[in-house]
Amino acid sequence: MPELPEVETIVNDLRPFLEGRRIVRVQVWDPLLLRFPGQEDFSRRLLGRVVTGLARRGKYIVISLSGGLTWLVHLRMTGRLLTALAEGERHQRAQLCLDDGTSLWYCDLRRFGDMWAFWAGEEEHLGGYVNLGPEPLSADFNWDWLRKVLAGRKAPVKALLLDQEVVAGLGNIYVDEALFRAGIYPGSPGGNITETQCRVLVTAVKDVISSAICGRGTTFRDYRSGLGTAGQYQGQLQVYGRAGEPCLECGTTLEKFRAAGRTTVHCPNCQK
DNA sequence: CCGTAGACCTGTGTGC
DNA sequence: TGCACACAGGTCTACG
Repeated sequence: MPELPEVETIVNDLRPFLEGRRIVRVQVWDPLLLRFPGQEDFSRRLLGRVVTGLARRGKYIVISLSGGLTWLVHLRMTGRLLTALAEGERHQRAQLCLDDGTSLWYCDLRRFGDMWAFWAGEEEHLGGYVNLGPEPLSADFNWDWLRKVLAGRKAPVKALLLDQEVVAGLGNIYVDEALFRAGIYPGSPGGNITETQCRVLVTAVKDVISSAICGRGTTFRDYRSGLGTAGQYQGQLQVYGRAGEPCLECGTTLEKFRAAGRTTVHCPNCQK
């Protein structure tokens, strides 16, 4: 579910709620949730610690705790981290009680979400987190980097943009949106993307991600912010979810096909 | 190494 | 109403 703008919104929502709070009780009802360490050790590690900071890296939520412990959360498709349970909220998988009497809840319909609690030196347990590529809004994500990582590749440019080692935080929605803005056909082999197109694409990615952060993310179905509210950016999507509707630029009917195993929407006239 | 299909889960929407 | 099937903001792994 959540891509970079959604995770950014959640982190910003949770920061004032969590920073400075001590964790006084840890309950995990779904063992699938914990990647490292196991249930008992996870609770033992978090218990009694104070939250010293919240950050985002790619689609990961990074929570710093006293004593140098890092609590890492990935929401995958339908995970939610909430300051309060809404009426009718289901699929509660974990609850953390805080020293001011409030609780942080983790809910997840499809149960794909993952958590880790690790100290420095335990990076081998962290999966893709350690190999993340540059942040799309950083100076490290630029046309020269993109040209380098696309060079010689035959996979569709869309598949490569979804690769978190190429750029961290893009998902199905914002890749389609960025390729539309850049006028690039999502199925083009990565190696066919010219230098000029790399420049335009980098700008398009930065623009769409910035705008979506301003809009507090996109709610198509499941996404909720840390406060349980829906995003606003779905009203500004140009292609995602609009197959069969007219292109907002030229009026041509938008088409969908399968790329990188994902439904992909594009304008056959605007994107070559 | 590269690229793609399938697996992991649970639910919703659609068509017969 | 029931049932089968496709599909869903994401990664992993297995295989050719």
